[in-house]
Amino acid sequence: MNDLSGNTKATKDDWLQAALETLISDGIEQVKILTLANKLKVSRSSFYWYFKGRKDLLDALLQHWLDTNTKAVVTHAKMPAATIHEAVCNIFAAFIDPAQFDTKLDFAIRDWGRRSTEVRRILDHSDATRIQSIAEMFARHDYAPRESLARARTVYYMQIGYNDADLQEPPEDRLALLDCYLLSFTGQPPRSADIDASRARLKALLSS
Amino acid sequence: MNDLSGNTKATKDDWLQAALETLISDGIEQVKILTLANKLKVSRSSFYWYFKGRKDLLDALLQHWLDTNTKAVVTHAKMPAATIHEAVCNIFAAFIDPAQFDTKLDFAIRDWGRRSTEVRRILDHSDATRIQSIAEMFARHDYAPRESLARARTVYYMQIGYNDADLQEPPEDRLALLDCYLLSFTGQPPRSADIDASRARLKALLSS
DNA sequence: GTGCCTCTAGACACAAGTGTCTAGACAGCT
DNA sequence: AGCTGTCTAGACACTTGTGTCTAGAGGCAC
Repeated sequence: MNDLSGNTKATKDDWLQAALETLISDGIEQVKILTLANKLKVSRSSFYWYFKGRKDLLDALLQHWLDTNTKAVVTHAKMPAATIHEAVCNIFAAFIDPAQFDTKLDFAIRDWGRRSTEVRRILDHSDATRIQSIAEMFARHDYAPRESLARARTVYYMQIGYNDADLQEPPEDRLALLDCYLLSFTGQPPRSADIDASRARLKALLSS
Repeated sequence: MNDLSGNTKATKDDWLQAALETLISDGIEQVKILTLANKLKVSRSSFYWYFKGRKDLLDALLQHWLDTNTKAVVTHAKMPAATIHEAVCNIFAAFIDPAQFDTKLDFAIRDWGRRSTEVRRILDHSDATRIQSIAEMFARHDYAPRESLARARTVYYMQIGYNDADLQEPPEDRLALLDCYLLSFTGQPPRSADIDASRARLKALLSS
């Protein structure tokens, strides 16, 4: 997995990965070169071979977040869907699939954004991008522009709120009210067969 | 306001207040004795007259949070109410009134809880206390035990989620859907006159 | 005014973190 | 075998933070 050719003990990716883990578990303040070096069992000064300094590393973390989480939401919003219910389930899937969207990373970035105006700016912009892509999804399913935006916000902020509560309920409980969610999010009652199919699909993602 | 008798330049309360402001704006990691001393224009060593050390201060902050935010929710849940709608509005009022409940402080503590298992324990316990007091409120209005708990969770987690989104919408927009909220939270349609009265009451709190 | 009690300032010791510089280890190429 | 480019280790200087100890300033009670 690691490129350990030559004298290399820790690759740039190792540093990034360690920083990411620390960011997620302990917050941005705890992402310290010294600590990462201890974790990787490498001299602290090796860090400066790959990065200009601490800020360089933090920028890379932010970029990684944009390349994964925000991209996941946008691409899922753009997926083709026969019905608006299927489309909304695509959004659910983006938030649920750990391979697509890292909930804890998203929260670590949100925490960071509360303390850094620079990050806050990027975060706000990213939120706007995510919401806009969801709004366009509604618009493609013949919702009026204003209603599309309102529904996009509802779907999106509900996901954020749910994530913060960190309920850790089992998949069955989480999906029990899926039909109600779909009705309230779309304004249209979903067909029974569609619900069952969506529930099965989302449950598979939750269990992975 | 300050007790500046004798040689005193900064009271214990000054230190606490400064720490609280820093906690809210910059997070717990940034609550540093040195920084606070600069802020209060007092020598750093004076701090140790009032507190045993940094941990002593942090404990005091946590205690202050318990004494305000958690207490606000619990006392509002216990307020007498003619209808369940009025009772739920009491909960809304607890979260809305800045004199009762400090939203940003609550989030600073939640952030802190993500990093400290000790704080997380207290936070979980506090969440449980708040939810239980709301559940008892529903029970007093003749809801069955299981339904009371479910509705309490819905009301409570919805407030948390809304706060995290930090929408900053004007009072009118926030209260526009009050009747819908009351219906979904209680399962019973509110009377039109009650809605108007509640909306006026909550709007006054939002504007203060 | 003398002494006491409360609070403050400054010096000291220490720990943890950043960034820089230099020497050198290691594999691959010729 | 020797050279070179890549990466690492360790020493140095600096900053920011914690905690302790001692001297002393300033009211207040007697």
